[in-house]
Amino acid sequence: MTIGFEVLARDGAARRGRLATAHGIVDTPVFMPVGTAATVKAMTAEGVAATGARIVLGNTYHLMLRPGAERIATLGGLHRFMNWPYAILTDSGGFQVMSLAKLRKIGEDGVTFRSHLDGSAHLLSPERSVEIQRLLGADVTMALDECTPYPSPPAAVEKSMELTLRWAERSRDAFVDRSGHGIFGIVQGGVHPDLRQRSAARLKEIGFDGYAVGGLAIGEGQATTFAVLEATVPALPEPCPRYLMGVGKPADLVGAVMRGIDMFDCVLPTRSGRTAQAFTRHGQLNLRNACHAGDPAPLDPACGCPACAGHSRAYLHHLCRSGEILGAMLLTAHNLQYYADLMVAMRRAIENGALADFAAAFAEQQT
RNA sequence: GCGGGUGUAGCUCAGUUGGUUAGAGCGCCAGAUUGUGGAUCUGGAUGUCGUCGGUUCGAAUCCGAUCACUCGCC
Repeated sequence: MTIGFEVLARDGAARRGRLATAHGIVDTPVFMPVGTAATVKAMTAEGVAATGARIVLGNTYHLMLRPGAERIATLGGLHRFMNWPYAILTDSGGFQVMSLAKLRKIGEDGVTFRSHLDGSAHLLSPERSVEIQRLLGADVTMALDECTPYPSPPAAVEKSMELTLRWAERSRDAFVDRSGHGIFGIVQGGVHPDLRQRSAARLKEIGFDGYAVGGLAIGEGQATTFAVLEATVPALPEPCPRYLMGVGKPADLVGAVMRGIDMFDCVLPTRSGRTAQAFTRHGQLNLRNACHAGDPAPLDPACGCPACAGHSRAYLHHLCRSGEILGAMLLTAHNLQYYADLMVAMRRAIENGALADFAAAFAEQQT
């Protein structure tokens, strides 16, 4: 047994589950804060844990370039390096090669690219990506994939999806089974149900500990995202965790959980915290807006985060306007708490068979 | 008191020999942001061109007076 997953309850297509890793239990559906460069930006590890998070993301691409996977391994692995005692999932680096690297060339062997930091040349192959993630000590390793841009011609989507499948098999072969550690494959195929289903079927043959859906929420629109999920999720192995990569806004999470997704990650709550955006039960707020300048009320009196405990919207507005670091810290803490609380509420709703009611109430509140 | 300089958007300023609805940067008012560059991008609003008068078909622009600020000199 590498990594454990147990479905505790169901409500429609939604599942309430439990992921068992070498660094503890993760209740699902779960939102994983993004800690790309061995830090959830603007947060201490203790602060992240205080939101209830028991798993965060790390990133192969960033950490291989700086400070280097071997260095982190020498220092005792990523958990010790960033003082995070709970689970870590590492992204394979495929997405960042597409989004960050200056020059890149995709070949059968892997991706050659130039670092966005210093222009140095690197090769990221499926085998090297898996090795880096082992050096980091990831509880969940992601197979190297190519995130197909949207929109792309169907023939290009298919070609890209097939390459990702060949890389998936090589990633699986390179992965060393260890107790409490697992590797997830990534479904590609753009917005085409037939390609998504072929991708899922092949990944299932290869056999992974979990299955991710990649290449969504990159411009196709929420209705299409949901339609692709409805065509894809049923093709994934029932007993395994399902991870929708890079998603999303609160409403995206609710809709995806209803369609059977167990795990999420997204930069939105953390990045938004650094750009004065706050997520609340009543929708998104821009704390830079002048309407908050004299408002003595907290973001949400019912929230237990550090920002809502004793700080007014007027103060947060001032911090954001002034570019003060504390503004980013407080809003990030709030947003992560909001996301964590949203997932807690959905887990409870699934246990009670009341997810549809929850979703309806959620949609009502957001407006 | 005498001499010089400057007055144009909230701020710093640009406005060619007088010529359509007077511009820029910043700021301001909003929006975007989905497997992280605290980044970036996209819209929008704002003027008694110090004031009064004159010349002219037409003045931010030329002339006069006046006010304010500023520099220098007694």
